[in-house]
Amino acid sequence: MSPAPSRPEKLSRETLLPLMAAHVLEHGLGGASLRPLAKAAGTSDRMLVYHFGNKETLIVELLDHIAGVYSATLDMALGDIRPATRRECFDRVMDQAANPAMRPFMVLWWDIVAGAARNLPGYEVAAQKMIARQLDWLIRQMPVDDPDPEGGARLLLTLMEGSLMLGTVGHAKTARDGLLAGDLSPS
Amino acid sequence: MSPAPSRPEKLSRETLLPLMAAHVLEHGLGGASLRPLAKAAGTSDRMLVYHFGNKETLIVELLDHIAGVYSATLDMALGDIRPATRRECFDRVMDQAANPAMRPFMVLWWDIVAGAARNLPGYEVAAQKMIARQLDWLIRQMPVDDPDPEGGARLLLTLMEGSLMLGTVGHAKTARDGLLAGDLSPS
DNA sequence: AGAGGAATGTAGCGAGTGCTACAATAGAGA
DNA sequence: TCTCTATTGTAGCACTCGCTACATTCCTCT
Repeated sequence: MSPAPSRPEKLSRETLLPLMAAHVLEHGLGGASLRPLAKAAGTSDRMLVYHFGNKETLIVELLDHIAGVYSATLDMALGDIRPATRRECFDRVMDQAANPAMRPFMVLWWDIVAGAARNLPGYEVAAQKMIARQLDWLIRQMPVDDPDPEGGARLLLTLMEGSLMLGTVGHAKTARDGLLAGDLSPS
Repeated sequence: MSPAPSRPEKLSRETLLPLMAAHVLEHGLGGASLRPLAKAAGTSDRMLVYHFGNKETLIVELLDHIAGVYSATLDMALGDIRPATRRECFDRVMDQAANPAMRPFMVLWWDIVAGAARNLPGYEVAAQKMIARQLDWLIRQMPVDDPDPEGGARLLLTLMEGSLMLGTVGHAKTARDGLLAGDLSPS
């Protein structure tokens, strides 16, 4: 357990990024301007520009850092109970996604997707990392006897992301009903 | 064909909304501030506030209007060729979604989803309308002999949205491969 | 024609934006 | 001890933000 430093000895990118990441996870990327970020990190906008050069590269490094935090959070949530069927796997993983610890990432995630769609620098790279990590994690969650765990995980990932999106726009039931109308079994 | 008025007789919400919608479809909702919106609509920020009261209700009405435009665009793209299988239906609809005419909606869509995730006023309502309309449209695209067109359409919608999201973050191949690993046939 | 309300223009306020110039401090190497 | 560089503070610039006060024009109804 690292001793949370109320006054860190030295301020650098490495010490600033976690604090700013926490702020962004709570308040989103849209309104992330230098002065609030600096306040959250215990510095001044002046110093953020000093350490990162400008806001754009700050955001790029921050997104990369957040992708790393996301990976670590996923690893922490890793359970080793292998489900018997793909559907059971889907249900379990969706339960995990509904975990309150994942909520800030969920909300931030759509910010990142929107930024990637607009080709904002750093957004697509961060999104790719987060998806890749999620896919790795999902493969390890697949049923042991699945003949095609990689393909199955890709299928479940697609369904999960679609379901999560429909959920955030108030169409969770649509996704749930859809899942009942299909067969997730291999090939 | 309505004669595109270079100088509309009267400026009201109804005449302003399409012009602002066009601006938002091109430049996104994030940077949509009063002065650029007013310029796009041929007015002043002063008049936008006069007509809509404040920015928040302007955005709410604008999102509602855009949901309507989206419906009309979907109707225009409606083809009557019924596919034979769900998979064929999926492929055709994904081709439709790749239509350049849909591109601005796609990019804007993630803005709306992100706003809905943050509970910004008007965003979730607009997203719900757009999804509902898309579902209606999809049901009419299902194979004629499908035993459960509503359920199947919900399944395809979930898969589509997941695939589209993975596509916008550079994981289109992941979604494609996933689709090959599953059976979309009924029940 | 005159009155009165709707519509619009001009100017600006206070706050926030990214960023910078300049100076002060601190700490390490000579 | 004395530089010299890395770090930090203060102040501010030029800009945009949503919004408003005030004045003016336009149109309609009597």
